[in-house]
Amino acid sequence: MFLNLNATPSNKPRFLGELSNVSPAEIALSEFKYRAGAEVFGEAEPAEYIYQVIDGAVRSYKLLSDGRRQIGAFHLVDDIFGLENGGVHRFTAEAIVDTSVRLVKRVSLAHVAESDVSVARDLLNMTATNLKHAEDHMLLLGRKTSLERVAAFLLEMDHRLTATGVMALPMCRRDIADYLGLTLETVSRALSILQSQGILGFLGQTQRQIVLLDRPKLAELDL
Amino acid sequence: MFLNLNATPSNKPRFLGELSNVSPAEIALSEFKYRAGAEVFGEAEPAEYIYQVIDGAVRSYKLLSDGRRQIGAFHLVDDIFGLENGGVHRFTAEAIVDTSVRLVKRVSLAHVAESDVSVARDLLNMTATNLKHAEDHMLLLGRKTSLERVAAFLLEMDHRLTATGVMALPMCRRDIADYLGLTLETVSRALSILQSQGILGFLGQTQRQIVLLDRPKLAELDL
DNA sequence: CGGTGGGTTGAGGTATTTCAAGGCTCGTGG
DNA sequence: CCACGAGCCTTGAAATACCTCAACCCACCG
Repeated sequence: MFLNLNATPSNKPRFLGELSNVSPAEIALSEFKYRAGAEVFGEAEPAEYIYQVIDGAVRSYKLLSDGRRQIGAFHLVDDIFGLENGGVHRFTAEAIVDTSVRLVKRVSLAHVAESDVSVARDLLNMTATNLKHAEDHMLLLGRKTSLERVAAFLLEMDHRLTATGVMALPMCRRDIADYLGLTLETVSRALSILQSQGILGFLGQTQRQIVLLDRPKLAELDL
Repeated sequence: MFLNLNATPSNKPRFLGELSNVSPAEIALSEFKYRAGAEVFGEAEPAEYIYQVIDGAVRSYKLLSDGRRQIGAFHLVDDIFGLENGGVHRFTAEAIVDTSVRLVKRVSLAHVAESDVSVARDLLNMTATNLKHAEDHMLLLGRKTSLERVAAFLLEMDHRLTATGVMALPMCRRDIADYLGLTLETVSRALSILQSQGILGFLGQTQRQIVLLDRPKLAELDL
């Protein structure tokens, strides 16, 4: 139960929870807070820890030399990130908003996997989950229109943000754009179109709170 | 040595070779041939086997309902494909040219992984390799220009096709386009530009044999 | 030989980007 | 308390990278 502080009933995999049969002596555990915009780790840095979001949200991205950015994933509450099979991070990770994370020392974890089959299986499952997400995202980035991308994004967030009714997105338009391979203006226009068609609405003036009014119609847009 | 029929000296991982401590009784093995264009397995089909290319080439892709296609990967000689963590294929796989593959029963493999740590580690490594490729490809699809994409493709193929001097690409322009998230015309134009700049040349008239004349300049285009 | 399957190239169209302006919110400091 | 600037978002207009459509070439093959 040591690792399972935040366990909530959910159909999502609770990976760190599943590692609870590992003794505290073997896996050093601690908690850490990052201010909005702070870097958790950088691309190509040695991977010392793996992370789990306790509160807040994180973006993982790659940069091209001229500053173009591709966000590979958003990590929301309970998500695990920073898991690397090699010893080096392949993304930069930044807190999107003020965020607290739980840390697990990577070396000890890899060591445990050698002897504990269930830990090894968990690592494989996590990696496979990430792979599936990346595969689906390749299809989105390679072949979907801007409207389809935004619709897919909203459905993904609707599914992952467990909130009832309204989605409180932690990320700004630029983040969404860099996740979807678009510009922030194109994202904004797509959202306006969806709003004008009565498929979604905004709450408050900040435009970060979105309410899905017609999920079926949104799903039609996600081919 | 049973599995290691085609072992060649190479720095590439030889995964099926690494499984050679598995007894023949546990992993049923066979060989199979596919004609050009033939489907090896379909998306959403139950995954009964994993595959290794002995000769030829394979493409793995997803389709949207209206026929848009995204190729997630090309599988060349010695590559393993069709590995799934869940029990279902997430891509359709087709032979690009006449191709022969080696098959391994998946269920038995998963079973072996439970007891054999080295097999479990191999599975994790393979999945992690696929994940890294997908992550890099997301950056390409989301943020690179057509010329950068084609340059990256040529460098990838140059690296993977061990041939000396000339690359004999097995896939047509449409396949390249669907891999890079472009149209075949755009791929063709990019290749023409690279040729006109003396960066590459064609051999024969079929335009499938490409010789890289200026690898450094090509690498400059791949940011 | 005629047809078919690649491949290239041109001309025109369009989805998305780029550039620019303006509005709203919020925090900070006078 | 209000003014101000910074950040975020939207919207319009113009530019452009890529797509679409079409013509043509070439190799291959029955």
